[in-house]
Amino acid sequence: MSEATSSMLDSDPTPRQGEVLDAVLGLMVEGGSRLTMTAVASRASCSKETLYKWFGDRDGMLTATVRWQASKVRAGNWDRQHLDAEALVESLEAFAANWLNVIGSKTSIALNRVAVSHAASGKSDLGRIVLDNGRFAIGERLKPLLEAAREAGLLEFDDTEAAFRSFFGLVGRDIQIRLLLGDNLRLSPADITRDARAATRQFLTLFGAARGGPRIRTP
Amino acid sequence: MSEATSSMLDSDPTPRQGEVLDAVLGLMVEGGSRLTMTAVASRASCSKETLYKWFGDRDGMLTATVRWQASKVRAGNWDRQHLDAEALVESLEAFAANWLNVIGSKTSIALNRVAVSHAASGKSDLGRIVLDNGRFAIGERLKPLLEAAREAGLLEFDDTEAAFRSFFGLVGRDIQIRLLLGDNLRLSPADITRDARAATRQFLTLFGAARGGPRIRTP
DNA sequence: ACCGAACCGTAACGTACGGTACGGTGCCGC
DNA sequence: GCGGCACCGTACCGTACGTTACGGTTCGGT
Repeated sequence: MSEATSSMLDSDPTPRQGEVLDAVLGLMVEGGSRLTMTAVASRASCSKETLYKWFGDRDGMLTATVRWQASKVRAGNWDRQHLDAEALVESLEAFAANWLNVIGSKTSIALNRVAVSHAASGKSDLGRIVLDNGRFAIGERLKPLLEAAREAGLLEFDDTEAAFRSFFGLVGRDIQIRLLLGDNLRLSPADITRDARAATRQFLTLFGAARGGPRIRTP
Repeated sequence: MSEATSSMLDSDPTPRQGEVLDAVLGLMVEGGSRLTMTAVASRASCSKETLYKWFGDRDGMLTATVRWQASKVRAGNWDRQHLDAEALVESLEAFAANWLNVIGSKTSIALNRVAVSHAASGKSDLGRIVLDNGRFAIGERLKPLLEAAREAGLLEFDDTEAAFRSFFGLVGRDIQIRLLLGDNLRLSPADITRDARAATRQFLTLFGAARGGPRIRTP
């Protein structure tokens, strides 16, 4: 039993393996109860033996699937040059809209549900990965923008993390938990655009620098 | 199938049934994989036959458990008389702190995880109940306060629901999803008090009436 | 004292599913 | 051609768990 086979414990999946993982994602999206090894093998037209050879066990397959999906959604960063007020608004709205699109997608909902279930069963492996590639990844990408905006005198805050978390809350609100719990919440592109704008405006009201910015009330 | 037995499909549970449901809650809180009918019967010192007689099947038992927990956390309302700026701040902070205490509790985390898993498996029964008794219940209790404050000239907004969702986002931010995904997030009482104050201050900055209204509290 | 209802404890059943074994097939290097 | 390899399809195994069945005990009503 040579362990040095292509068990892809950390290497990137081959195209064929990607097909299999896409099958897993497909099964996740359509009703979670059918996520069995037999169903995956059938959907992907591969044998269960191959699944176990590649991924070790069921948890390994789920982990690989989460990583696989994460590797596909690396969103673009913000434009680093010429950060004026208008560019800041634009970037924040883009971040917000992107995030709303992500958490509203069927794939994200299914993946988060699987990860939450997994976290309930002791080892929080999937939950960690999902957090790292969702909540924390967007945080690390957004914080440089916030700090650059502070440097440019457009924003005012002490704690970057706290500022980001407020933005996160203003954008997401109750959407993610409602979707995870099965609430029939429809997010049209128009809704997303409007909500992203509203959240950005509110964020700037809270953290925009005083000079010429949004209304600030200080006695 | 005689439905007229004491199957408690809608009536309140007897004390003994409450004990059983508390056992279910206990098992939910400590590691989700042990939530089997045998484990429940053992923990509650009752027979499985009784479980099926009372609750029908496993889903019925889970549903009864969610309702049982919900019936225990009906929080108090706000003081309806003398709504001035100070009372508004106090009520908002109380709502925020209460909500943070709820979503940070082991019971809520376990219950939400079970409900999310359940929502993934097609029928969203538990998810609906959890939403109705969590997110929507607090909304219905908070909205009258918001509208009374608007009547009193303390707040300004057009859409009560939108205002509430912003408050909800400012309070909860990323906390609930991180906890559900197994992130080791510690919420001390001091944290909760501070966060509730900060969220309230931010909310008043966004929705406070302009004319010398609610105060921005500085640390 | 007796009956029946409710309940406990436990054994038993059926099935679903994770994991394994094995025969068959196409493909590559030699 | 041919041996080896990777893989497919499928049958198979063991176990966990939901569900049912049954004997034994307690208890309230008559």
